Amino acid sequence: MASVPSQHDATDVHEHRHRESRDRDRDAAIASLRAHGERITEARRAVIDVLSSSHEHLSAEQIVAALESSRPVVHRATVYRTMDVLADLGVVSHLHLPGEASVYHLVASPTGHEHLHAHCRVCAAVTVISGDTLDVASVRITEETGFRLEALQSTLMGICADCTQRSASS
Amino acid sequence: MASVPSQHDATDVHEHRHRESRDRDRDAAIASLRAHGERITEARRAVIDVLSSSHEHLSAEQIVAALESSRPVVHRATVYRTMDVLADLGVVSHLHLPGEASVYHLVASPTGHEHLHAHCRVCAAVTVISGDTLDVASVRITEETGFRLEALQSTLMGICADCTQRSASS
DNA sequence: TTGACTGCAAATTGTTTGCATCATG
DNA sequence: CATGATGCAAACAATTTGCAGTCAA
Repeated sequence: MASVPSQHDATDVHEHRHRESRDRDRDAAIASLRAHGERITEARRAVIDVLSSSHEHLSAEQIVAALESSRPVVHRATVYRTMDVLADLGVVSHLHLPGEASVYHLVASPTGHEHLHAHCRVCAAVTVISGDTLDVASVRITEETGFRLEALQSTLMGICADCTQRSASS
Repeated sequence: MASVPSQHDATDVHEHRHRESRDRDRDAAIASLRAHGERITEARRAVIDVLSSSHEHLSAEQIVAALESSRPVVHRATVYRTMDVLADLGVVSHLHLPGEASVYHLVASPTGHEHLHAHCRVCAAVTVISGDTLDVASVRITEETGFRLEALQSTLMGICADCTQRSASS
């Protein structure tokens, strides 16, 4: 069961967000579903609750696990289907990590802090990066090729700070 | 059998490279293996031949297929293991495409043309991008987080020129 | 010679799908 | 009440692994 380590091996303590922002994100997600004529079901509400309660990037498996304890149990397949819908609406971003399971998280609300992701190929940790880091590159890419970059959905590859240091000092 | 469409749905015609550059890349790859104390085997030679004969991004399956016709047949597992070794040496880049199988290609020789990859989430085509596009962002990322970006191994996500136009005109 | 590499088949893992049932709108 | 969502189990696809035999160094 692969964990999804965060940049500094954060404990769960940091993962719980303030009720205000959590509720705002949750409501926004549900509003988005409704706006697109999608049904609001128990399962979807539950999944969104899990996502909005965490700053971290969760795999389908982790979401299922989180739902197992409290809720009436949501099935794996339903989680995948729900993530698909939410991803299409642009409510969540869907990161595909090499070797690992995909991870998802709510795209921060407009007023929130969007961020990009970098994946360490040594320890698999995800480093969070400023949301505007690729803005310049994005413009250039569009000019040169017409490709419309979606930086929030992209995962940069490389070696994280910890692993760089570790290999340098050995 | 998933094809790996290229930016402009290129025919195979463009895929065959001039013997000179092909041989140079092939030799460089083998030299790199040797330099790291790895063994030069029939199978590895064959895999490298396939890679160096193509400009395109090949999946393990496609490599196996290419080897089936001519060579003494290289097994899937061997291809995967070989790609792993080559990736570790930095000889090939390993692109992980959401939904699709991973694709590999030789990293262009220092004198050659390195390039980055952008993956269209609509049609799955890979758009090739100038190798230095992320240079500025790379520096900034390292300064801010210590993460060492490997742009050649990264896949940018978004919507390609064709699909952008297509959706705009409908 | 000998340990690394290979082929094979079987196991894993992540994700999807067909279908009967249920609940939202 | 009609349609779309869910649960379940089974299918799938990509990749990995254990092991015995083979070959490069």
